[in-house]
Amino acid sequence: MNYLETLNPAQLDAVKNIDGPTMVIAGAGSGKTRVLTFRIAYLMEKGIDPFNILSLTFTNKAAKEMKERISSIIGSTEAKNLTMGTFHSVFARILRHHADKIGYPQNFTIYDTQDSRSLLKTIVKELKLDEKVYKPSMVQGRISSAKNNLISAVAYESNSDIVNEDRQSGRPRVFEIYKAYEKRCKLAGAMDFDDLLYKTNVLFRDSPETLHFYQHRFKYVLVDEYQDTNYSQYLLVKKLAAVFQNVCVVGDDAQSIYSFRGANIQNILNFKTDYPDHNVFKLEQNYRSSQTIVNAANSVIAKNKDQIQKNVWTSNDVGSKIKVLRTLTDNEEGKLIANQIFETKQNEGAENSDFAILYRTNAQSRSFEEALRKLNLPYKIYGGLSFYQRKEIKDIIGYYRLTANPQDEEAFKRIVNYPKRGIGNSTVEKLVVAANHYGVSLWEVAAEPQKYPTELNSGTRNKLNQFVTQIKSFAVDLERKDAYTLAQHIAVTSGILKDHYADKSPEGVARYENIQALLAGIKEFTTNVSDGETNFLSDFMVDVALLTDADSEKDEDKNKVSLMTIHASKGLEFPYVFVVGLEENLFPSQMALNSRTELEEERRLFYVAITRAEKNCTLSFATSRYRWGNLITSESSRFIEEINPEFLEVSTPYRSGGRSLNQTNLENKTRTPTTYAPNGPKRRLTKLQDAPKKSKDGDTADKLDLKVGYNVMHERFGKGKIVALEGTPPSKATVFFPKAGNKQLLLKFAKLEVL
DNA sequence: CTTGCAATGACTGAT
DNA sequence: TCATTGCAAG
Repeated sequence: MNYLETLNPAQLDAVKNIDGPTMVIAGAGSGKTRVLTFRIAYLMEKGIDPFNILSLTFTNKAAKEMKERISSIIGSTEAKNLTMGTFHSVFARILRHHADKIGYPQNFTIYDTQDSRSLLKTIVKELKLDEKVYKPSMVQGRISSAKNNLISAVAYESNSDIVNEDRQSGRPRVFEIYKAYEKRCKLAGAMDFDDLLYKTNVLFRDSPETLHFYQHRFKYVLVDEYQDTNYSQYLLVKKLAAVFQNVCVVGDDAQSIYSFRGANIQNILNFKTDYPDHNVFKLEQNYRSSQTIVNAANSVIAKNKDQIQKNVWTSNDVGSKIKVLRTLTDNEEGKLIANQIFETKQNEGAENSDFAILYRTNAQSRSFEEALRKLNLPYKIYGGLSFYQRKEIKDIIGYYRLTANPQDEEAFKRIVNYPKRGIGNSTVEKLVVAANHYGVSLWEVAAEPQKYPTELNSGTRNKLNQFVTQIKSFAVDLERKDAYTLAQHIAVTSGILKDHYADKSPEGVARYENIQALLAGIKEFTTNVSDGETNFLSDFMVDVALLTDADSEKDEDKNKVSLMTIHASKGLEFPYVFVVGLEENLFPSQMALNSRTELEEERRLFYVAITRAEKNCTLSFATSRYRWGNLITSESSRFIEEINPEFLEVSTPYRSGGRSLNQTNLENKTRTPTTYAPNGPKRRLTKLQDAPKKSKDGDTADKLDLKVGYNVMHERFGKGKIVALEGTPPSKATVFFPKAGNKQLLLKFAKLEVL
């Protein structure tokens, strides 16, 4: 029982009230994962069979870590029987067991985003629609959100609201694409990510006995990150918990950042009406961050209208202020932050793994990679293009997929002419025409020429037959040889390995090594399979589409600087955090400026970013950056202004070009950022730090004598009138803009001109 | 059918 | 900037 002693009263309540519907509202850093872990351990200690517990997490990595922690408390033999994983992986497994009940093969393929996009592209072409109008990404988005709201293609077509929406946006035929897409996926024995949830709902609807089975199996259901569940997921949880009502959801509305994936913040609010007889526990004490960080984050999130009231606090030290760094370019931003990491490591004895650089978009990683590389600082990029999405890996997995499920259209198209065997585009076109004509898959047309005649000349026909024979020969071994033996055999026989071995360019060598790494992974899978399970290649393929890099973190990646998007950083924490690229149109994203709700989501994202930090948080922005190869100027993010300035420390380090070398060195060594305190000592930062430069900088404010009532001009908001000033000298102003309403501006950043 | 070059559009976010 | 696509020539 000693593990319980480490909990505070609120946490203990949340752990020990195991029966009935429970909602835990957990502020950032409040020990949410611990509560969830201990609650499961506690359940097991109370005699609940782990077989009866279902725990849904946001990432497989989180599931794995939780399982390990529970193992260390309760013991691994018991913990093994827990069902724990992401919605997608758990329900994918359930679907495999019952695929026949919804007309799918047990070996169904999981289409990843690329696969489904490529299929949508071909459909748009086949329907002779304009690819500019029906952009695959757009259509994909429409279909995805339909599925997440459990709207089938037929329902989509007959839903007048949706159809009208499409019509008004000039895309009246989306429903046709959806219909064709649904049909083709079915024909290919394939499900996309959204299908894994959607089809499970279908399964539970159409097979009451299956639902009944799982309702009674999962007597206790726990859901992490509940604020990021969509309707489809919400309904699955509701159905599963309908009998015993032992459902525990954990979340924080302030950290809801996945509405683009259909996540519905309302799910948290619905909980109270769905389960009138529920308990709510609020975890408000933050154990992660310094007071400064907690308070700064609170001051930001307070600007949001939609939120559940809570008071996140901490008894940790006050800590240092949040640094704000302005740089000239994105490259300089990279250099400066790499330098800071280098210095902090020396001065404070920090490890590489203590640092994280968080950005809004994946494309921003480059400047940091370069700078870190120059200083020999090892780093690891999370997310972005994952291992399994690399071309060479997708190619070889294409063979495995087609071997396991020959109907898989996307795999077929990917490998039918790779390595080159003289089956080009026009051949595939002919096959597609025939397949559509007969209503069968590409494979069937290719494999049964007598049954489905095509206009292929005998030469091509021969090549195609060879290909078919080869895949068939692989399929024979599917349940006779273990995964590794077959995988290796395919890699060699298909000629893929040879193809890459021949390429001696650095990239070619890397690709070859990646394939070897994949094979090594399959070997490990083959030998590590637990008892009662088989180790065939099809077993390995089960959820390979769902794996991400985070799932396969290697030991050598342990002590590295972390680079990732803020989305990917959810649930993580680091002593030193750099939130970079804080510029208007980048963060907040340009796409989010249209509505309040979207802007509020960006703000929650910013909140998540700040609250990852334990000791130290630095915000940075560049006044110009490269985008699509050309330099664009940018303005600091409104989010910086939204932090209560008493928590900020603004420093403008040396920038190349404006000074003599002497000053450079001096400045670099003794870069002492001046504290920015509205009421504090009247130290002027601008003159110290900003060498006179060509452009009028943010130092305008200090030269100006601002008074309430003055008419001023702002770059973004246009003309306005000062309503109020704070601090001596004034540091913050409330200005009324006819175009934008009242705005609170940090004079350090707002470029105000007196009119 | 393949190759090579020019043109083009993509940068929110991720299971 | 980078990857994908379209087109002409071999």
